[in-house]
Amino acid sequence: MARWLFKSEPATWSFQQQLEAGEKGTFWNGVRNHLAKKHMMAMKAGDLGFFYHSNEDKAIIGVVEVIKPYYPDHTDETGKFGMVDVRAVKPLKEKVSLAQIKAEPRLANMVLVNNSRLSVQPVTGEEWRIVMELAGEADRAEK
DNA sequence: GCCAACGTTGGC
DNA sequence: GCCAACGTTGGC
Repeated sequence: MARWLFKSEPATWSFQQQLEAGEKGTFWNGVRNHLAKKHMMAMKAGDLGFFYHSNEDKAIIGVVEVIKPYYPDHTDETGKFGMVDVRAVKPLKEKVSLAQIKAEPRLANMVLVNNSRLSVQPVTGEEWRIVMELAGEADRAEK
């Protein structure tokens, strides 16, 4: 199963709102970047992702699950981009800040560190485990 | 609020 | 098809 990271400005769409959207989840639209699109096209229902708050928080705050694979984004008038549906799984016990991630040598290769502007990013299994560890979710880290 | 990094656009 | 100019994002 693949792992991802979804990035959002909490002022636009926060994890709190994602939680309130409940089991049915919501579509993750507004992506207008081809690399991010490529990642979304690779997603499958059941894939898990981190929910990252940019700007105010600068921290990974929760876990989401992809519940519907890539389909066209009707809000994109060019017709080039699409979106996936995600639902909140749970908030992390402790959120993991960007500063923590940067301070962790084993996470030096995370896309978040190297290409922070990319809004949808792949996360390796190892990175997932380490972030879960930092979040105090070590028991959940096992695959 | 500033600025670096990156993507996109448009002139040639 | 190249590349400079411009706009946007996001960390600080």
